Amino acid sequence: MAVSMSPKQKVYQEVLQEIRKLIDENKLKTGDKLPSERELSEKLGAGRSSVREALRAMELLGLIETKHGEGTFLSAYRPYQSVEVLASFILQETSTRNDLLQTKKKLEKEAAKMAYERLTDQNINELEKLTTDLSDDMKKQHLTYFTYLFTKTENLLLTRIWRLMEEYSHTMDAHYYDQKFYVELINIFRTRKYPSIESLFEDTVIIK
Amino acid sequence: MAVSMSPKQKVYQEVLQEIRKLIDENKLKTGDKLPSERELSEKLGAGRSSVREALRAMELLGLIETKHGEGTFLSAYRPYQSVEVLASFILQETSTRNDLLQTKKKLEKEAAKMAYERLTDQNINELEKLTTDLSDDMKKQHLTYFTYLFTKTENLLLTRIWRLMEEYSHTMDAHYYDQKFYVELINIFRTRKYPSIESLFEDTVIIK
DNA sequence: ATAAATAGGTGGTCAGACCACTTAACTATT
DNA sequence: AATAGTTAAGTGGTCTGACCACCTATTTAT
Repeated sequence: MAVSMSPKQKVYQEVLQEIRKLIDENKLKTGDKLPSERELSEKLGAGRSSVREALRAMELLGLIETKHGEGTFLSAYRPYQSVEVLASFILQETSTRNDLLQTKKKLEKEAAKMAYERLTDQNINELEKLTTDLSDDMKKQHLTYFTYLFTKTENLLLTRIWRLMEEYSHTMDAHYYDQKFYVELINIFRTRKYPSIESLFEDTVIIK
Repeated sequence: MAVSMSPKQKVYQEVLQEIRKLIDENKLKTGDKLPSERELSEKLGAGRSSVREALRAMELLGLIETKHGEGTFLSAYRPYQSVEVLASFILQETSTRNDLLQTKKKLEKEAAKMAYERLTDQNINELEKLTTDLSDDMKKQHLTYFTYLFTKTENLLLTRIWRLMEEYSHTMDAHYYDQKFYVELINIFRTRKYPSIESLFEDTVIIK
């Protein structure tokens, strides 16, 4: 056995490094096109399937974007995809009911506080309409209501994580608040009583 | 053209979902063995190369561990690989950065509030020791400090999600607070001034 | 009983073949 | 000449089959 064995990296990991080098040397920027899979395969002396394993991993990490028939492009780094995938596995692995519902509730609380600062009177009226629409069931109403608030947070990552939890919660049997809650929150928005948001959430129990 | 086209997901993404289902249904835990690539390929009706694309991506994300000649195993989530890869690729984008740091901060705030109710005097002393240990750099100190607090939340899901963001934030250049912050938070714990937690966090700026 | 050889299962990798999609060049029609 | 339609080439998407390398357990030979 050789004295110093390099840990024998897998081909797709080497490809990953080579692609990074390539980007560096050619000073490629967001939106630029990478060489085609076949070209990379030939230049790097690796099979196309190995190149694809590297590219798919990069894609999942949000580093590249692939367009069928066009090519592979460097993308602005947005960890949303990977965070989502990871979160989905973490959720499935750990989610005790309580953890999920408790965490989701906290995200909703923070979203309400963030939205608070950006809501106009007009916005509040729109939101109110959503609560009075009785054609939807509670589940859908909750979703609509908070989707609106999360939009106002202007934090896409926060929104996506919440949305993921919201979807997971649908597989359980509890995921919304008492009808009065939604009305009261609007009331707080109107009367500008910021500190009440915290207590409203903390005092509210999730409906089973 | 059909009226409503589903976005036609790629096979490897479907495989990803199916594997998650499989883990869920069979209640697989860390260390358990996944079906072999060939078996998955057959069961899911996908080519082995597509299955591998999914598995390689999962591997890079640290969700599974592969042992040549043995099989594929669920691993305790260790994002080493993905963080390393990302770090070497990432061009920082402000909007994304802000989303992440803002969200992470809110999770830390909620953790502090949850921990508050469970911290004993003994715990607070332990926590204080962590802040006075000057052998670590700020990054590590922040990690240690909040890891402790998140443990106290007894919400594994919340902890995992935070940890994920913490890891991701390391690929950026800002992730901790002013030294005074950590001391002040301990002070709040000692003097039992719960409401101050909210304001402490809201008034604190992330160090760049 | 021990050691060696073997067989089967598993991941690692490659080559080649199609398919689906996009774009641009070319051609036929007006 | 302008337009519409066709074609060809390039690209990603996917599958199949073939080996190789590695591990384990069984079998076999000593």
